[in-house]
Amino acid sequence: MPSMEIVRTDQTDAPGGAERVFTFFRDQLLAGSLKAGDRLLAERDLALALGVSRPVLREALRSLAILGLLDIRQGRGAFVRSADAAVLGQALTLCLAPEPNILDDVLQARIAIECQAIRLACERAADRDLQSIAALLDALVDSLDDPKRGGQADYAFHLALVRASGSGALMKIYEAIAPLLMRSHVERRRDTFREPAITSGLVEAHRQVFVALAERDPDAAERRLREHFRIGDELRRKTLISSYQAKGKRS
Amino acid sequence: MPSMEIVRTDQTDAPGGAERVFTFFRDQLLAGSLKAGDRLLAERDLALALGVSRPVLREALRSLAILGLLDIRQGRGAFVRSADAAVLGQALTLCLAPEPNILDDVLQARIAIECQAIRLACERAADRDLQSIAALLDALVDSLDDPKRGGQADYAFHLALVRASGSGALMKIYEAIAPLLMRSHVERRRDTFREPAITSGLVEAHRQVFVALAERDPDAAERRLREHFRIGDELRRKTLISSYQAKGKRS
DNA sequence: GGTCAGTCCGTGGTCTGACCAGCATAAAAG
DNA sequence: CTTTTATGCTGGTCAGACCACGGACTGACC
Repeated sequence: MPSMEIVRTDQTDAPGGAERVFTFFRDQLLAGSLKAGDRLLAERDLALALGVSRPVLREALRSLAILGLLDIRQGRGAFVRSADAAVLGQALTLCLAPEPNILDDVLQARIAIECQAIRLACERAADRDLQSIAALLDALVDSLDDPKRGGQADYAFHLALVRASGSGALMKIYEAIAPLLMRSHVERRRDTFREPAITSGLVEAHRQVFVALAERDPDAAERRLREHFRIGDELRRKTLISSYQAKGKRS
Repeated sequence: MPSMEIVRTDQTDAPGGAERVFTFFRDQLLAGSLKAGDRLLAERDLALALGVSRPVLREALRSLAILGLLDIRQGRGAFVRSADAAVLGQALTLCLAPEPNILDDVLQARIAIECQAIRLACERAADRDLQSIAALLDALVDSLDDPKRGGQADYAFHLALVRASGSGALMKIYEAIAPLLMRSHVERRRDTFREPAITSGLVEAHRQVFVALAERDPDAAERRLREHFRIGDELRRKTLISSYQAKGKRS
C-alpha cells in the first residue's frame, strides 16, 4: 500500500524540472515525510502528480537511487531506503581520490574517531556494551591464526568501541572510513600472524584498552589506544622497509 | 577543446545501461582519466559514442552532477568539477538526519578531528602554517565585538589548525562537518560576546592552544584544546538551562 | 481440495524523434 | 572599430511507444 502523500509545493520555483523534483524528494527524506520502506507511486503516476514528464522524473529518481536513498527494482517499484554509511564511504572515496597518501590520511581519521569515541565510551558505555566488547576480545584471541578472520575480529572489536560511545555521528563516519582500511589491514596481518611476539603484543594492547575502558579512565584508555596505533604504525614501517630492501636485493 | 577519450569498455556488462554509464564515468574520475576542468563531449555525441540513448546518458550525467562531480550548464556543456567537501557534507547530512542529538554528535566528531589534527600539526606544521594561525588569532581578537565576524574568525582559526596537520582526509571531513555547527556557533556567540569574562577566556584558550602547538607539544596542545571545548560545552549547557528557566517564568 | 503451471498485467528500462531555451561566436551593420 | 544581429551549438524537456522483468491471478492437473 503506497503510503506517500503528494504535497505539491509551489511549482514556480527558480530551479527547473529535474533539480526541483530531486530536492523535493530529498527534503521529504530529511523531514521524515518519507520513511524507509515506503513505496513510491509508479513512475507514470508520479510524473503526472508532480507535473513533469517521465524522463525528468526518472533523472531525479535515478540520482536518488545512486545516492543510496532509493531502491529501484524493475517490476517491483521504487522503495525508500534508509541512508547507510555506504553512501558516506562512496562520497569520501570520491573526495579523497585526488589526495596523496590516502591510506595514511584515512588512518589518521580513524585514530581521531576512535580516540574520541573511547573517551565518550568511558562516560557512557552501558554494561552490555562492555560485555559485547569482552566477547569480541575473546573472538579476537580465538582467530589469531587466521589473517582474514583475525582482521574481521579486530575490526569488530574497534567498531564495538566506537558503538559504545553512543554517538551515531562518530559511528557513521567510522563505518564510512574503516572499509577503506580493511584490505591493507588484513594484508599486514598476513605478514605478521606467524610471529608470537607480535600477536601476543596485539592481544595485550587490546586487553589493556578494554581494561582502561572498563575502569572508566578516559586518559588511560586514549593513551593505550594511541600506543596501540603507534605500534601498528611502527610495524607497518618495518615491513615497508624490509620490502624495499627485498626489492633492492632483487634489482 | 574536448580532451576526453572514449575507451569504450565491454558493452556486454552485467549492469544495464544507465548504471553502467555512471560507473564508467565515476571510475574515470577516480582513476584520474578525467581531470577537473575537462569538458565532456556533447550529450548527443557522447550517447552515440557510448552506445546508449540520450535519456540513459542524461540520467547518468544528472546523477554525477547531483553528486557534485559535474558542472552542467545549458548552452555551455558539461565540465568535470573537482569533488569538494560540500558533497561529503550533504551525504553526512542525509546519513545523520534520522539520528537524535545531531548537533551534539557532530560536535563530538569535530572534537575528534581537531584533537588528532593538532597532534599531527605539532609534528608537521611548517613555519608559514604557524604564521597564518598567529594572524588568524589576531583576527579573532579584532572581531570579538561582532558575533558573525567573530564566529567566522573562530572557524578560520580552527580550520587553520586542521590544515596545519597536513592531512587532506582530516581536512575534508572537518570541512564537511563544520558548516553544520556554524549556525549554532554564531548564535551562541551572540549570547555571550557582551561578557568580557567569557571573551577574554575565549581568547586566552585559543592563545594557549597556539602556544602549545608552536612549542610542538602534542599532549599539552590536545589537553588545552579539550579544555577549550569543555568550557564551550559548559557554557552551552548554562545558556540552555537559563533559557528553560526563562520559559518557566513566562508560563 | 491442494498444488503447480501458464498467462496477464503492472512495473521500471529503453529508445526515437522532436521541439524549446540559453549561450557563444561570427557575421553584418553602424 | 564597435555594436548589433543572426546562426549554430549546447543542454532541457516532452510525447509516445516498445521491451524485459516480477508478481498475482487463474486455470488445469494431481
